[in-house]
Amino acid sequence: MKKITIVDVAKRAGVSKGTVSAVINAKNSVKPSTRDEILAVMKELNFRPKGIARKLKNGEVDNTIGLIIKDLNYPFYTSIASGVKEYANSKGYSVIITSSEDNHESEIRFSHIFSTKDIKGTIIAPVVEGTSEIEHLFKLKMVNYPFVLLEDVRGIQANVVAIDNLKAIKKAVKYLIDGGHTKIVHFAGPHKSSHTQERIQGFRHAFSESTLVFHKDMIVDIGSGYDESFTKTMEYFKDKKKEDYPTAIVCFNDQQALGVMIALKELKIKIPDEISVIGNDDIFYSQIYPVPLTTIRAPLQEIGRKAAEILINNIESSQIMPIERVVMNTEFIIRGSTKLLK
Amino acid sequence: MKKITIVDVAKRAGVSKGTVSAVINAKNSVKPSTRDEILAVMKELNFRPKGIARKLKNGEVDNTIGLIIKDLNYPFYTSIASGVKEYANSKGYSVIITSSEDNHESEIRFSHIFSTKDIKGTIIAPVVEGTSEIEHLFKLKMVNYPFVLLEDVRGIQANVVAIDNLKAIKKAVKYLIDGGHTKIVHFAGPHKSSHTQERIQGFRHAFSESTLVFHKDMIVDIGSGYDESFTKTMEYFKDKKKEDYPTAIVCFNDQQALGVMIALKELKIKIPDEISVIGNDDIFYSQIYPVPLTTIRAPLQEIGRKAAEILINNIESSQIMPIERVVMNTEFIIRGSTKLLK
DNA sequence: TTGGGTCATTAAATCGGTTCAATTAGAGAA
DNA sequence: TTCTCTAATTGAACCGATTTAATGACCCAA
Repeated sequence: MKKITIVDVAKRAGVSKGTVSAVINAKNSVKPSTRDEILAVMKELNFRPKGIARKLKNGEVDNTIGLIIKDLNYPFYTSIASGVKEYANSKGYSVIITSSEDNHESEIRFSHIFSTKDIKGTIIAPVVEGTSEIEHLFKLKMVNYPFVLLEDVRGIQANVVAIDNLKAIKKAVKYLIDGGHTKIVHFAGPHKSSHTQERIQGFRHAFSESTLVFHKDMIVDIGSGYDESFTKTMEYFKDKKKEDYPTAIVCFNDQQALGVMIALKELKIKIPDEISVIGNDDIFYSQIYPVPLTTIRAPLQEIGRKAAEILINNIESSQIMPIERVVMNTEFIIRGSTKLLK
Repeated sequence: MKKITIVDVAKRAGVSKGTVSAVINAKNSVKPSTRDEILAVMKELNFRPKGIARKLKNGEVDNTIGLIIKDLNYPFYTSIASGVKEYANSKGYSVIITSSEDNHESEIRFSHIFSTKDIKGTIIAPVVEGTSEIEHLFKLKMVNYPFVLLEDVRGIQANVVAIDNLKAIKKAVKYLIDGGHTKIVHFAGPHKSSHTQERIQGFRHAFSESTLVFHKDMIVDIGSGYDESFTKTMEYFKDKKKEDYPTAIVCFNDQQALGVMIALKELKIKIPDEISVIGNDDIFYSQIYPVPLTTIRAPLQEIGRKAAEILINNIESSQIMPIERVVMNTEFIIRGSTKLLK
């Protein structure tokens, strides 16, 4: 079953390629009767003109950029996406999005698909698993394909717009320590995220700069999904005596924090009186929980805008531009889910 | 500033196109020294090979489908997207997504971009504004481009996977009426959404099938955004006497319902004791509100899967397939935000 | 010196459309 | 009947890469 081309249609309809092309493009230079005839043949053969071939000749430009995020259902990424769209649209670019679902293979596949579809450049939230393979990024670099990363990737020099996770968490933990908390734990996110590692680091740093002593039990493996967080939190408290409870939990992100808070409610542990909870990301929905979440806000829209700006500058420059690395600062937002002890 | 092509690189490097092509594709048939020379020229000229030209020849197939949704930040659409991805991936297809932001122009632009980028077919949540223009859909039909709509669009015969909104709302309202509620209002969504119209219809139908009498004041224009809903709800209750309060509010969707509930809390109106609230869509985050929301659940993932199934069947068929129209039923989920009066 | 083999490079064909100058058909005018 | 003009159609060139058979250069063995 070979591919039907415009030649097949032309032959069958007894006309030339040019005439068929005119019909496809709704030119009014075609006599109605032949037009109908050709349309009929197109239907009969189920002819689908190949878009990429159409574009090659007329050079028509559509200015589309790509965005590869990790999770379509997490507001963190969709907020960034909004920022990307905003800037891109203002410059006359369209944005298409895809989610790698935190899967490295998908990221590779998409980076290839995008670079091969006349999508002018791509913003990538990279899946970094240990020393994960970055060949695909090198390939992009080789062909001067413009891209911007949303996290640092070890081993490659590339444009990055990142969040200063370390500093952010450090500040939050410091706030707790200065406020008299001593039993603080960090509910860590998924292993492979570089965010997870950076946040753990930040947590440790805060301790090393205080009089308190860090212990590895303070890092609890919880993950980032809501259900997952709920379950793991229930487990965590299950056979713990009340006097061993932490007085504060620093969460990996807001979604996790939500799961944690629901679990604490189930366990009849009062927030913030018995335990303080700090989130991360400041997603919209954390406002609606009855105890407003103290959290760390990253300027997500701004990150998206900045990434888009760098990308489009690269796309539009005729020379190769110097690599940019932008680190965004976060804002610590104190709301009702934390309480200081002194 | 004309476009740099492989010919420019070849000329500059003093080799043939073929050799440059070999370098681009990392073939090991090139002598390291010429390879380096060519790479240097590529950098110097900032040469970016045109993806679509690469594909034309080697016919490499990547099986990508598109999805055009209306709002990237509303879980309703991202849940559908998950379903689409799930089915598509199982069949070896990748999915790329874009959001029209409920803007008709964007929808047109994207449907064109997709059909022109070797994206095999597209699922569209159509923006329908009154008798909005549907030329772009006719164009797609003309070139036999496979697509599936997520709402009915008047004036065109096309594959549709839709929700039976009318029936859904009717059922919910009937539940309230049978339960003794008489002062029921509907907080309607954005005008241009066909969902809005269908839900209003469903509301009216429920009344016409009861002994109660419908009055147009029962339809309140609120919109669907969270902030918007909050504000409009506050306004709605502002100069209303307590005895004029409705006893039940049927909301357009969960996001609106969330805004409404927060407003009611602000107004110190108890849910469900003073007013019952019903949502729509059953988005994840409505679970975390302390009063669990009674809502209508649409099988969103299932909708996505089904749409993807129809689309891919069309893509893979060598003949034109008969048009399918699937209407999904909803499930009425009774939780804590409603209370019957008898 | 010749022949065989390997490695590197080239030139031409190709992918599937679009474009446009040239041609043809047919109608109406002179 | 011939000429003009317009409308419809054709065919060849083109877009920017990839592919592959053919060629060239070089080395080594016979």
